[in-house]
Formats: sequence, structure tokens, C-alpha cells
Amino acid sequence: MQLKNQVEWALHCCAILAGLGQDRHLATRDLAELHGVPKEYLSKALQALSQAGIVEGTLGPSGGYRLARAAGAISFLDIVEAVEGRQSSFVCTEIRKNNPCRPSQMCDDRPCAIARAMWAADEAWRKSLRGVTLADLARTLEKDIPPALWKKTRQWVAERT
Amino acid sequence: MQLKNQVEWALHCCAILAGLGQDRHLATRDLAELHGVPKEYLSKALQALSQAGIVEGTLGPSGGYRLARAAGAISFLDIVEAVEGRQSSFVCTEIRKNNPCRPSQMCDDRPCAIARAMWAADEAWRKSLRGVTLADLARTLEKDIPPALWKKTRQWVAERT
DNA sequence: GTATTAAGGATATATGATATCCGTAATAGG
DNA sequence: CCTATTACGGATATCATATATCCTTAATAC
Repeated sequence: MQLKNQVEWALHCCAILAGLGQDRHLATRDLAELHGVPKEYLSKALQALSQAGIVEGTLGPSGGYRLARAAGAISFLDIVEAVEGRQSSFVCTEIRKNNPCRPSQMCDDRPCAIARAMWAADEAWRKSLRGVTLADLARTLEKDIPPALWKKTRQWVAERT
Repeated sequence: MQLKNQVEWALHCCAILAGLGQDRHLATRDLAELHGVPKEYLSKALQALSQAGIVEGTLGPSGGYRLARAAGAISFLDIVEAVEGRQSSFVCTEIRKNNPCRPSQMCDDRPCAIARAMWAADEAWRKSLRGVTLADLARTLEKDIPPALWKKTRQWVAERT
């Protein structure tokens, strides 16, 4: 079980978009070059973010993407779910119903106990991701990244907005 | 991102094995029939559990599987990891290194901040699964399952051990 | 000795992830 | 207008993995 590469790409792209000035846009081409990933495929991830209302795309020359709302109002979970979907990692196929001892018309009042435990873990994962916003990430990155690289990257991006 | 069906199968099989009497074995064929899944493929999941030291296989007629240790000492995480592997669901491909502004010889003292957040969520998921044992599951199932079905199933299994 | 079982290798099939290409509509600037 | 540029979405190709089956081997109970 592995998340798509697009999740990683989307998170990095959102981190960059969170650092953009007000009403500035950055094109897919530039986001792809900055992260060294194929432009056409990255485009699919950005479209998913757009459909989820996390980013906004603008057409035409000088167009591109920007965040659709404040960085503090966008969680990791929002981004992960936009790309990966909202389905739990555990899918219950109700194999308990294949039990030959079970009356065929029998109907269950609760989901399978195994599924409940797996879904609880899934919810713990989501809760953790829900607790981290792009604003949090920006603060962490500023502490992590060497000032020279930070400044140079900001400028590289600014030249293209 | 979705866990394999084998994870669900493995959990259900362990739940059954946890209800077996001391030194009783149940064959792959019976576990497959009880859950309505293909015997040959289920066998792969049971082999993974065996390799992880969660169950023990016995050869020959009247052979089969039993738990390798007490139900209270086997967690959901043990079983999930045996089938699914121990790798985090988030794989960091270090795309930050593709940043054209970055000096090529530059070396990072910490993992990427995005990866750290994703791995923290992964750990929350694991922590949740680590907190549920087969003994817990057995108690829950006994409350969940109608007594008639519970008894009939126990007997079905007992006839085959 | 015979039947039965787990174990594991080899292989086929289906599904989903990854990647590319193309057409369309919108938009900025000349 | 006209042109270049952009997001967007559909169609398709390629590759990795999950799913599934088959076969051989070694151990074991009777």
C-alpha cells in the first residue's frame, strides 16, 4: 500500500503556492521544473487540487495557479484527499457473509468488528493530517531550509509569477 | 491507496485461529471455505503470517495453522505488517533535491518537512493498530455476533481441527 | 507406503499508477 | 481582431503491483 507520487508533488506545489504574493500565479511548467517532475502528469494533480477547491487556475498568458484560500485554512488532509480520494485505506468486502453457517437472510446491525478497528486507525491517520496546515508547513520550512537557498528559491519563483 | 484484500483475509483467519482450542490446527482449505476466498491465494497470506512468526504451520494430515503465541500478544499491526510490509504509506522521493536553485553538493541534516508530517500520520495509524490485539477482537466479536451463529461457527471449526 | 499438508517457485491475468498526447476554451498583449 | 499562452479534460500507452492459479517438494500422520 503506497500513496501516489502525486500526493508528494501536490504537497510540495502547495508549499510553493503558499509563499506566493497576493494575487500572484505560478504556471504548471514552472512548478514542474522546480520539482523536476513531468509537467503533463503534474498537471493532473493540480487539476485535482483545483476541482477540490484548494487551488484556483487562471487561463491565458501570465496565468497559472494560486491557493484558493488562506494557507492556514488548508490542511495536509485536504490535499491528500484531493489527490488520493476520500476512501479509507481498508475496504471491507464483508467476507463474514460467506460463512457457511450463516443464515442467508441474516442482516447485521453493525459493521464488521475488524473493519471498525481498521477504520479507527484510518481516522487516527486523518486526524493527524488534519492537524497540519500549509501555514504550519511554511513556518517549519523557514526554520529547516538554509537562508541562502530559501531566498534564492523565493526569487526564482517571484521572477516567474 | 488501498490495502490488499489479503489483509482482511489474514485478520479474519487470525480471529478464527484465536478461537481454536490448545494445540488445535485448522487447514488452509477450511479457512478458505469459511471465508469464501480462493484457497491457493489465501495460502500466500498465511505463509506471510507464518514467516512473520504470527502463526505456525504443521505438515501432514491433520496439519494446518495455529497461532504462534497468545492472542493477547498479537496486535492488528503485527498482522497488517506481515501481509502488507513495514514500509510507510508515504514514500519521499526527495524532489526538493531537484530544485534548480539548490547547490548540487548540498546535504540535508533533516528529512523533508513534508515527509516528516506524513510519517507522523503514518505512525498515528500504526499506534492505533498496535493498540488492538486478537484477544480484544475476540471479546468484541463475542458481543457482536448472534449467539446462535457464534456457536454454530465454533462447532463447524471444531469439527475440522 | 500412501494420502495429506504447508511451503515456495513460476506464471498468467486484472487493475491501477504513471506518463504522454491532443483538442478546447479562455485570456493577456499586440 | 490576431496570436501566443494557459488551464482543463479526454484518450491512450506503458509499467508496476495485486490477484489468482498451477506445480513441485518436503514433512508427517496413519
